[in-house]
Amino acid sequence: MKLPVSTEWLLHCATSLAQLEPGTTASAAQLAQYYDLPPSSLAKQLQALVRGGVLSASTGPGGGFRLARPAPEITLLMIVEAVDGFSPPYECREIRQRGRGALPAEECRAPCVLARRMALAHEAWRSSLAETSLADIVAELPPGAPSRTRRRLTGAP
Amino acid sequence: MKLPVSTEWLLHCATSLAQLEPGTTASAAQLAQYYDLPPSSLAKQLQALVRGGVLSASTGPGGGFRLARPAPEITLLMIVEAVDGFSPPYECREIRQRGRGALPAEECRAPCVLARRMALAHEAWRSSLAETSLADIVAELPPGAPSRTRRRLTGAP
DNA sequence: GTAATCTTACTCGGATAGATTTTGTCCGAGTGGGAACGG
DNA sequence: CCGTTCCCACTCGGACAAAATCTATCCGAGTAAGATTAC
Repeated sequence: MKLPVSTEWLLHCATSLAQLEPGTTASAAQLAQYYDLPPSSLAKQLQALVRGGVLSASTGPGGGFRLARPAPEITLLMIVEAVDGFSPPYECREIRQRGRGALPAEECRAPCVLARRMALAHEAWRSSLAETSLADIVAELPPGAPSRTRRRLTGAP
Repeated sequence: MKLPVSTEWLLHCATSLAQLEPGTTASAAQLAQYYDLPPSSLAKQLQALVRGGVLSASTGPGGGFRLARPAPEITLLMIVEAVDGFSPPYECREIRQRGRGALPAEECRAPCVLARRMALAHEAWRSSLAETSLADIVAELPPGAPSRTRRRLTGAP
């Protein structure tokens, strides 16, 4: 069980975008330079966030990415799931119904107990991530950090 | 983030082993037949549980696998981590210290806030899995299931 | 009949190929801004 | 001076290779049980 490396990229990128003035954008190239990441690869991953409804993109000069919703409405869970997909890590393939030990259909009405426990753990994980929004993250930054982020992102001196 | 398919195999295998009479064993071949799994592959995965201290193995005729500890002391977390490894899914590579937006070392005394939140979520997941032991799982089975499991595992008619 | 020995079949364990998913790169379609031009 | 038109550079978006991980398979080392043989 391993999250893509790009998860870290996108969590930080989203945090940076949350510090922009409303209406402004940052391009994939700017973000890549800001974090010293492979630009092409980052651009590809940012699309996942657009598909997931976390970011919105605009093309053309002056275009780029911005948050698709207000920062308080974007949770870490939304970002992580947009990157990694929405399928739970444990998938029950009902091996209890196969092979020599196959259980009768009658005992398989209820879902597999093991699958249920794994699902519970996954829900605990999701709940924990859903508790924090991008606004919470930005609020924990030192004062003055957002303006510095904006300055360095846009490439101003 | 995806757990290996073998996770399901081994959770079920451990559950079956927990239903054996103390002192008896089941071989990899028997377990593979019981669940209709590729025998060679299952044998390889069972080794991970031995290395993780969940199972102990004995060779020779009549040998096989058994629980390395009493069932109440074996949690689902121990099994899952033995299969999947102990490294957390999110790994912070400190990209906040790289590129144009690199933060001064002074602001990096405290661990990255995002990494901290991800670690918290992982801990919630682990705690959830640590709450359930193999004994709990076996206790939820219908009465008579353990003896049936033993019968079918050993190949008795 | 008993004990020691030997053979034999069965077990796990690690090393070795194949398949699938993830990562990284590239080029094309579309767009908004800016310059040029005419009124 | 102002409005319109045109061009161009910049943006994202999806299609294409390389790497890493997981799955599946195989064969060898070791062991415990059982049969055999000598006493």
